[in-house]
Amino acid sequence: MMSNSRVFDRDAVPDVVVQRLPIYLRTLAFIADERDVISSRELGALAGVSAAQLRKDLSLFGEFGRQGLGYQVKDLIAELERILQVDRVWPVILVGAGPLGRAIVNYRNSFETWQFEIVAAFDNDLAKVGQTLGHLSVQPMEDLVSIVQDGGIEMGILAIPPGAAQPVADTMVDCGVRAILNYASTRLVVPESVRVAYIDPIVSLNGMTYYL
Amino acid sequence: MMSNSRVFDRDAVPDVVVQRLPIYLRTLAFIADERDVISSRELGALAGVSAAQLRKDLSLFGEFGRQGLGYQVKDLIAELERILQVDRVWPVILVGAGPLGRAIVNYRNSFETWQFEIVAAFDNDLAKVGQTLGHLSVQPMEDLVSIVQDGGIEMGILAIPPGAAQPVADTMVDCGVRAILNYASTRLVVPESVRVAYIDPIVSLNGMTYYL
DNA sequence: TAGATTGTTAATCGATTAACAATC
DNA sequence: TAGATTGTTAATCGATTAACAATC
Repeated sequence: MMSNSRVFDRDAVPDVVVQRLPIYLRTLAFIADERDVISSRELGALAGVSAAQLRKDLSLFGEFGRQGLGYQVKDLIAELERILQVDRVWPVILVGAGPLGRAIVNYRNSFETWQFEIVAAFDNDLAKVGQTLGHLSVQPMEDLVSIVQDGGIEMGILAIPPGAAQPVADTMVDCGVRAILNYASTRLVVPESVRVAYIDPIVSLNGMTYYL
Repeated sequence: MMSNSRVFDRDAVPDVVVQRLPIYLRTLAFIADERDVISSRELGALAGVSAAQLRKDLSLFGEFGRQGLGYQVKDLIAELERILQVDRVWPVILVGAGPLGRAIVNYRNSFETWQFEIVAAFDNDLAKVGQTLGHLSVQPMEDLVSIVQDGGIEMGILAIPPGAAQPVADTMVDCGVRAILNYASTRLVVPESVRVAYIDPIVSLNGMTYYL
């Protein structure tokens, strides 16, 4: 039987499930060279969830496996890419051309493999404007609005000091950005329609020292 | 009345609560210069949780507020630091001296402000060994075991390519590391007693494209 | 066929919220 | 005192797990 994807209501899917799908996708990609087929038990173990949870999560979107056999790795990857909408390329802007911004742009191959393309980098430090950041030339903040609007860009990455994050986020939201990956240590206040993901190594480390 | 901290069973606290405490701490630190006192409603709004949830979370550890008034910001910071065990300095090793490792070490001031001190950096690329990485000199992987053991180091950061992450993690766990912050895109298989936190920008971005 | 594994249901488990007495 | 806000309880809500019929 073919994989049978179901019409589903995007808003009806719990966020906790949506946040697990990228982990499944990452795990599948990592083993795609070695395995054609994988069971929910095996994939769950690699991804850190129970077999039941993996099957339940997937069942919200359709029927992608075969009884007695498991899941075709390549097919499941394609289904997850479609569900997560990474079957197209997303242009992304980067704000902040410090060492972190440099590391992010350097991660370029990885981003592009995963359908994200950093199309412009900005910094408010005029000394950095014009400098090379990987394949990009750092642009002044004033150019941000027109580039985002003209390019219809919906995603942005913030790699700037905490004090500057909120006003820059406001500007981005005003000109159409709807998803922000925030490396700054501040929580952002944004409209409900805008998604924010936080990357903060101190928060991650603090969450582990509790258990030591 | 003074803040009244309760004896609590570390293992009885849900992990989801533990992972929110660092966010409260970050938020409090951000406003500590401006505010002496804050209510659960205000702090919750800044941290992205409901007032009820904030109070419930804190109530697992003691009574830190005053009816009618709210929480003393400085006192609550001190309590959270104690609960999270960041009232001492944690030595941390870093594996991977590429651009990402460089950005992490450059983040040094931030780490040290938050009680984490990167004490050694390693790389398996002999061309990088001996090079300067911020205040550190890159060391060969062979030195890792003795440095971790002699220093009694319990925390490590992985900033290496995915293929190399698992064996390096195994080595670290073998010589006593009990908390790993993993920037590589692979899920690590470790004993139950070892904590792993993942930082993966692609996973974070994928979790947002779903909603666009 | 026999063995294996899915998709799904129902039961369990756990987390969040609403409400309010206590009290600053 | 009157107003405000905590800490906590009980109710609600939601997520996870166990189990199994379906079926490859």
